[in-house]
Amino acid sequence: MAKRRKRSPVELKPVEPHMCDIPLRLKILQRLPFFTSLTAQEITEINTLFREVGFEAQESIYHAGDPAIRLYVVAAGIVKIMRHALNGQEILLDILTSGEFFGSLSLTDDDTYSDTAIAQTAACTLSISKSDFRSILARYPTVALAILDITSKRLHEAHETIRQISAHTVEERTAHTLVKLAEKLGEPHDVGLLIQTPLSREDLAGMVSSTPESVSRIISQFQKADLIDTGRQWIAITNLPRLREVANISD
Amino acid sequence: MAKRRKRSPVELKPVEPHMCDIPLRLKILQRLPFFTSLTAQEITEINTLFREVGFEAQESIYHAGDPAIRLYVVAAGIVKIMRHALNGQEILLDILTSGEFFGSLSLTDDDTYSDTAIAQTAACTLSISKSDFRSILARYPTVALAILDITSKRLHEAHETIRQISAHTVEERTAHTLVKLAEKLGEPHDVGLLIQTPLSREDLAGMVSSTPESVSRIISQFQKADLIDTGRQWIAITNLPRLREVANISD
DNA sequence: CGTCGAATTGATGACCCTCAAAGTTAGTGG
DNA sequence: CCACTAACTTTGAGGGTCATCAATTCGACG
Repeated sequence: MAKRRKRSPVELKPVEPHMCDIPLRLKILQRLPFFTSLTAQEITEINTLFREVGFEAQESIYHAGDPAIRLYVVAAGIVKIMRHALNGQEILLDILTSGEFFGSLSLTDDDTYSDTAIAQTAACTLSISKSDFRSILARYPTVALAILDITSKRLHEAHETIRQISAHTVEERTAHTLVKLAEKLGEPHDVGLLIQTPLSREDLAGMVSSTPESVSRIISQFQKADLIDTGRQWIAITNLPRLREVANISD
Repeated sequence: MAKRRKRSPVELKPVEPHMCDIPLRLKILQRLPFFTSLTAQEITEINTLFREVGFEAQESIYHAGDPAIRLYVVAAGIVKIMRHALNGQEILLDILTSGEFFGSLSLTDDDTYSDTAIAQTAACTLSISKSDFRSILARYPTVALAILDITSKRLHEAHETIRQISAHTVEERTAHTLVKLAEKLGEPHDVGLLIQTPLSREDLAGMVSSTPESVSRIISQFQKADLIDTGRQWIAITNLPRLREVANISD
């Protein structure tokens, strides 16, 4: 079997600052799952409370331990949420795309972030101060309910992750993670369902709570079984149904 | 070393139905962390929406897969929240005491419970229908904010658990779990800081994502090191500071 | 006192982490 | 356009932790 050299099929769209001009900001805010109930008038008003910041790929948005004062929304690009262990190991808790929020939600939380947010790709974020956001929640109960829904859904997912780590092998967890990523970020491509973000073995290891080496072995195995196609920093799924079987997905 | 026979120092207070009479119900509701902002008048009104149900020890309150229609509050006793894996392994996600809530929060959630709630001791619960609770949230924004705070705090804890499982050994996790339990349920006692709930090795195994056998070995080891005192279905901590060291607790 | 479930303890092996070295790929500058 | 470097990835060997299975002991309760 001749080995062909592979180039990454991932296309990185540069996120320019001007991407977040006023009309686009309004459009993004309007589309947020928790602002859908608001009128255009109200959105315009709320828009003035948001500050816009762009980040380059791999740039950190905030670090664990920083004073937690802002709530962020991903306008464009992809952001990863991490948590460090004392032994240096890094856990990747979540990968967020346009329209998802992160950062400081709770007033009673410790006043420092407990995790770290890093721009996985070049990204544009909108952020609002904790207190401004609180007053929005107090003013518009439907928004608060929507945020509550999303948060409790994330809690369910976290619980599901706990179950995953406890009860499944690295192989199963890796398959499961790939399926989830494909559902969230997958784009049809001639190499298969391509996960549209640069994704290293180390990132994957952080998601399945393992090591880059172990993930690499599993990935190679998947590739030999023709479940996926992969290269440096990219993965495409060529046989989603069978990958699901390996993942033994129940939910 | 002469082995003395040990009797369990855990005292189980029977929870009788009449414990939850009207005045007590009001008192419990008033004390709920998310209802503190309401007036006595409002509490009395809300009280009528709650239904009271008692459970015997080990009785199940609801099962994963049941239609998710109610939100529960622990009035008295202790409730454990579990999640089953397909391979039969059971994860213990949380242990709840008086004043904590569980069950169905989110309207957009799947319409079935994703976990199982079991009365660890005899317990008395107050429950309210999902829609009634929603209307309370919509009417009293401060309540919604309080619920959001609690939920996002639980999300943080779940993330912390994920980090724990990934980065620490069973020994460290066990120590950590014991410290947390002692903080939450510990009562001073002549045998040490007693964890006031019948707690089997299997329960502990479910909390640290391990097996009863492994937990038993660790527990024996702790006992030899004079960190704890233990017997069938009970554990008391005799040296909390050193147990903390073993847990390597950072938060 | 006898019974049953819980807890302990031991032996074995699977899984996967660690350490180490070699192979690949992307990006850089001549 | 090509060489070169640095980072990512792969692959191998070895060992440690922990799950599994099994047998015994212990404790609670009738």
